[in-house]
Amino acid sequence: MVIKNEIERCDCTVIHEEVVDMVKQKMPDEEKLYDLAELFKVFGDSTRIKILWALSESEMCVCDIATLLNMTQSAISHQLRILKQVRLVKFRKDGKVVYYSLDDAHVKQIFDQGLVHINE
Amino acid sequence: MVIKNEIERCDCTVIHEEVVDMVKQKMPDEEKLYDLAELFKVFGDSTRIKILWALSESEMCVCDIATLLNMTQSAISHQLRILKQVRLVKFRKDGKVVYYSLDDAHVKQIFDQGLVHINE
DNA sequence: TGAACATATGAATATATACTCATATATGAA
DNA sequence: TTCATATATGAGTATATATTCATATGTTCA
Repeated sequence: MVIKNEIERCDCTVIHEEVVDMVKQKMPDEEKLYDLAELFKVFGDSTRIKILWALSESEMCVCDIATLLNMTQSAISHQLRILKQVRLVKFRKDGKVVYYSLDDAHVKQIFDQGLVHINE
Repeated sequence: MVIKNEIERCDCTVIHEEVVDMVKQKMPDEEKLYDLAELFKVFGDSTRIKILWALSESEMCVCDIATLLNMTQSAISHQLRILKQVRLVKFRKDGKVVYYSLDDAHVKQIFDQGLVHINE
């Protein structure tokens, strides 16, 4: 006794089972897609975008960035922590001062791809 | 009477005024950076990443996507609305069924740039 | 017309997160 | 050691948003 081609799942009827099966096989690992989303989430905040863009121009200390963006030192420091965690920025210490810089040569390329979409 | 090179702004002392001024001049418009962040924010959710990836393989209807991702039709529909708004997906209607597909050839390139970072 | 189905959407809820505020840590100078 | 400064960070708050639930809209078919 064969079940009909239309199977109940979720709250709707599958209409194109072949397509669903084909795409399911080609989809990357759940974890990979999650990591990808997490990375883009970091780019999805204008403060962090500004920090990354600034650092693509020059190495800067926390105070410099806060001044540039007219934000508090604390707010910038919190965001830098996030950027460090995903290894988009690195830092070096010189006395009291901590200098941040980009840790990924591809940041600009990610920006560029985004701009291509925006400017179309 | 000349003010010292160190000027109080925000809650900290400017340490490298030349750098700040230089970077300030080179920064894109506030609005451009905001739009860029808004675009990446759309990529910053694993459900939407999965939808985009799926659509990069094949045109699919809402029900197909819901089945593929094991989520409700409503949740998918809400996310498709967001993807439509930023013109990452387009749709065509055929009777009751609405078929979605990618509306930007660069989606895959944006993915690829993100993966380059993750896989390093 | 009415029933069935595919999709869309408004409201509510639960969760994530950006910033503030207060304070801790670390370094250099007096 | 004591003070000043640069940065980091924990807690709290306000806001954004992903999903659910109920329901509306629109289309096909009997």
